[in-house]
Amino acid sequence: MKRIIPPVKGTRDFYPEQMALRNWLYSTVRAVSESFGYQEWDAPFLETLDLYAAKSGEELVKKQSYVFTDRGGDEITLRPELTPSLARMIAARQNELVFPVRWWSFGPFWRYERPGRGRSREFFQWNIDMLGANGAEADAEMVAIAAAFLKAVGLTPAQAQIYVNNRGLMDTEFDKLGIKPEKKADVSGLVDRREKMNAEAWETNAVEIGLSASQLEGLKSILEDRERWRNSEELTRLFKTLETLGFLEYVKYDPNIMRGLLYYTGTVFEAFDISGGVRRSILGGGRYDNLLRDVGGEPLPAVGFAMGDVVISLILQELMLLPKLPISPAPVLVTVFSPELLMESISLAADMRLNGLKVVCYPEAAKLPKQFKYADRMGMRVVLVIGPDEANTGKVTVKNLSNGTQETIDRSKVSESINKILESQ
RNA sequence: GUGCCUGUAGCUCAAUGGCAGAGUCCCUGACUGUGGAUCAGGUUGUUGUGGGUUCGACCCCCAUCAGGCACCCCA
Repeated sequence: MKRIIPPVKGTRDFYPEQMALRNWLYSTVRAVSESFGYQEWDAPFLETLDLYAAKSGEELVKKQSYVFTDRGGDEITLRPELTPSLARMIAARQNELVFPVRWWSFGPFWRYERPGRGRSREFFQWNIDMLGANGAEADAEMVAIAAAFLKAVGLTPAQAQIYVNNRGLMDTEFDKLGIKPEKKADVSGLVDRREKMNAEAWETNAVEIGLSASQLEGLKSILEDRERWRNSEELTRLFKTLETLGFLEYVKYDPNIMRGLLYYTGTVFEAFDISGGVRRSILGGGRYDNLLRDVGGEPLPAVGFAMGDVVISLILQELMLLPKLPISPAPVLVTVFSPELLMESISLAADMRLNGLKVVCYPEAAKLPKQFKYADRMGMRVVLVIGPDEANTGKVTVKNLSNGTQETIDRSKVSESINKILESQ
């Protein structure tokens, strides 16, 4: 084999089969987003480094971003996330937009990470946000959208769950334990790591951070108490709204969910695949009421979440929930019997297209078995044949590939016959 | 970034220092106007790459690249 230049590490090639899946995911995301009245939008794929330096974590900017200097000497970044672009664009038109703004987006992002199972350097991400609405009911809508998506792709509550927590509640609980404000970030990080470490190492870590024995015991009892959400008015309203929306079975309170440290201020949530032994994160988000103010806009409450395409595709594939998508967009093949009849076939195909059918015409006269085999492998459902007999009598043979039956009929009745076959499914 | 495992035909994999193979796919024919099934025949390789050891390397050693798994990090 000749040497083929390899693709860039961490990128994926989208052959038609994978492209069909990507588009299917996109269309599902679109359907769910639009059912809640969200508008599609997008930002540039290239942004200045400054945009992320302002508010994203150092890790994301310094180690995980693709940064290059363009010919004009500016530092440019391939966008690693969408929220800073959202904040920038909202802030620029803060006085003319109609609030609350409900926007969604599906596009490519880049992060220079170590590629592995469920992780690539170039990926697609669904982002959906509501800005200008405060309150637990808005948070509930966002969680409901996530649940509606899980349901739309066929994941049951037994396979996927959305775990919800509230930063405000945790803050109050930390206060009760006497954890000082300057320690809260460390403790949040500790909570975030709990699921990933063994119990012993986690407790050692807690002591290193400076928790006393009684604080550690208090923290553990908070993290094991699944009813403490009742102490939070916001969470109480959120769960009530989710019940009314009909998605409560997908949602649970989980005090272990903290979600990094950056811009989240209230409700935080994360959806996991729980069908296997390992909890895999499908999507995550929460309320970030300070971001607009932090990037120089007027204060504006906001809530949203993001979902990468890689993990969800992997999960759906493992659970065999991916739909069988047609290989060829055209279900009809017109065969070419002989060189003399080539124009006859091309003309028939053109006719069928005028009737609104998606049609492929074989490009040359080849042996019929070969052409039928092509139709079969391309997943086509109807094959048309014009041989000398049909050409002389103005007829066409229509074969239904799913059951092997065929009939020879007047050319004028062909499209009707095809439609009947395609409808029969 | 760290450790372990893997890399052989388009694909899935054999070959334990001695002639590189099988299944599948593909092509041809059985079937000169009909796909899937069956049967027969045929093509397919710088064994990831570069060095080294050896009379001789897919096999052993070193390096490198790529992929997988577990950490680390992150969401």
